[in-house]
Parts: sequence; structure tokens; C-alpha cells
Amino acid sequence: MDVPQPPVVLLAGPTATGKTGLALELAQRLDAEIVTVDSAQVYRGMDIGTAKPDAHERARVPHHLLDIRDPEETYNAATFAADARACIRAIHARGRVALLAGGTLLYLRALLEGIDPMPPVPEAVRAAVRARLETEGARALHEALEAVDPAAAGRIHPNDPQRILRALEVFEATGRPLSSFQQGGEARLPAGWCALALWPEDRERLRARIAERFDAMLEAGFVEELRALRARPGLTAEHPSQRAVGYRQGWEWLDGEVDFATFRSRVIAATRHLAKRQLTGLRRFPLHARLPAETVDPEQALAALRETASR
RNA sequence: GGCCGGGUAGCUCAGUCGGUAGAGCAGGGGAUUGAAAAUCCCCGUGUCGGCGGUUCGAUUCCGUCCCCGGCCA
Repeated sequence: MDVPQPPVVLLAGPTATGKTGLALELAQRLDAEIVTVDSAQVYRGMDIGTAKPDAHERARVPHHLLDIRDPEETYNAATFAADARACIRAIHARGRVALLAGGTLLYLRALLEGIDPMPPVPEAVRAAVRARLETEGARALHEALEAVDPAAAGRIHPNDPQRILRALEVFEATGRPLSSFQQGGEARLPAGWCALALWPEDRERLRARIAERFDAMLEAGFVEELRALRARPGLTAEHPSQRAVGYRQGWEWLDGEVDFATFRSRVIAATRHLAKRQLTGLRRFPLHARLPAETVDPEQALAALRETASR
């Protein structure tokens, strides 16, 4: 390229739009290494269902932040932000471009805005609050939160157990309201970044693609992958890794709760829901360009990059 | 051909003792600060199969026809 390349290129987009393929293509042309932004692909043993780049693809271009946790472990946004920052620094030290590729927007925001520093919550505190949720219910805990952290309670819906839990455990662990840690911040792209997103213009085609892709996963041995995970003694359907699309429904099926046809249609529906939520998040994300997903075109992506770099 | 069920939202169905109807799923939009492929919130007018009749008023009752199941011929 005759114009200076942006040192960080971001390729986002909802699931099943061809990010992996385009990222590979771009990485080779830009002499880049790929940093995956994906909350499910961090787990080992979850390959087919997460559409993780295969060994051949990973041999072509170095990939980072894949397979860095066992499925019994829990990864999170703050850790991602730190890991990704370290990866970018190392890639730049090698004189190469960092290509961030993936669709987990919370992770991206944590990286861009920074995530407000907060002390870790001891597991015992977490378990205690969780137990209260079981016995008292989300509404009651929301009222409890109202008393100690009205700002957070106002922002969190009374039916949202996950956020109520988080706010309460932070208060229990630190004696300070969660909201007092949160400074708030805007997602702004640093200089030298170029943010692109693959954008499906045609929902109908995206839906068809999602169904086809899942059938291909089944053919590639997804059921074997599920059985292997289920055979791990310490792993349960409640682990965050196993709540991922495809895996959650896989446990339901293997536990005999639903038949195969229901399993298949539920996974496909859940994937469409995921794509929809990703699209919603992407709409308010600072992007330089949307690339039509129907015609994934590396040339078009490179043109968008050049235009951004020359600004 | 006879008898019995059914025909209500894109799908599966509930309901209206007569005052023109609502759930789940699907679909759309939105929120999102350490689980995020997570967790939540909001959005439902549809000749209530057709045509007649009774009635102030019928998707609801009656008649008739059509369609789909089942049983009997």
C-alpha cells in the first residue's frame, strides 16, 4: 500500500457473515496478525460450534486469544481488554498490523473505553448472593439493591438477575456501590484505528446462511464435540462456556429434554437472535465503514482502509 | 355417503354464558461497565373458513356449503 497502514484494523460483524474468511484474506495482504474478539472461541475444546478458524487457517496467519481457557474456567471483558492490549503491543513490536476480528462487542468496548478498575469479588461472596437470588428471587434482590445503590438499581431492570447479582456482589465485597466505580465513558476509536463491519443487508439471506452453517457444523462432527464436553467430569450446563449458542441447546438435547429436530431448530433460532443483538450493538458502535456481507470483498475492505488512513 | 372432531395472528393453540379476541413460538426494535454466544425490556386488526338466518348486535347460537383429520360404510 502506498498510504500508511493503520496499525490497528478492526473487523466486526454479526455471526455467520464471513468474518473469519475475510480476516484471513486481509491479514495476508496487510501483513497482519489476528486478535480474535470472541467470548466463546477462547475456550479449548469448543471448535466446531464456535466456528473457530481451523489448524490450516491458523497456520496461514497467526491468531491470538483462541484456546486460552478450559471450558470449566470463566473469561471476562476486563481480562480480554488486558490480553488484547498486550497482544497488540507485541504485534506492533514485530512491526506488523494488528487485525482485531470478532463480534463480542462488550469486549471491544472494554478495550476501547477501558473498563473501570474494580477489586475482584471473592467466590464466597458471589456464591452467597447467588444463593439469595435462588431463594428470594430477582425482584427482592432488586429492592435490596435499591437500598444500597439506587443509581445502579435505577439502571437495572427488576427482572434482570445477572446485573442485579453483579451490582449486589460488588457492594457486598467492597462496601461500595457498583455505580461508584463506574465513571462512564464513550467508545471512541483511537487514532490509527480503522473499524469496519460486515453488514448483512438481507436478513433472509443471513437466516438461510445460519441454517446452512449449522447443518455443516453437524456434518463436521459437532455432536461428537458436545459429547466430549459432556464427558468432562467437572463441566456442567451451568458453566458460562456452556451457555454459548449451540452448546446450551446441545446439553438440553443430550439430557433428553428435547428431540433432535427441536435441538436443531432451537440452535438456529438462537443464532438468529444473536445476530440480531449483535446488529443492534453495532449500530451504535463507532465504525468507519459497513461492508456488505452478501458480497464479502477484500478489495472493498482495502479501499475502505485506504480512505480511512488518508483522513 | 354417514357420524365425530377441527378450521381464530407467519406457526401451535386458548377464548368469547352473544357486545368484533390473546398466549407461546417465529419476526422487528431497544438496553447493555468484570458470565455478553450472556442477561433483560418493548412491539399483536387478525374477512375468528364462506354464505345465509335469528338478534339492537354473531367470531360466539341456528342452517347450509367448503376444507382438513379420524372412525364407519
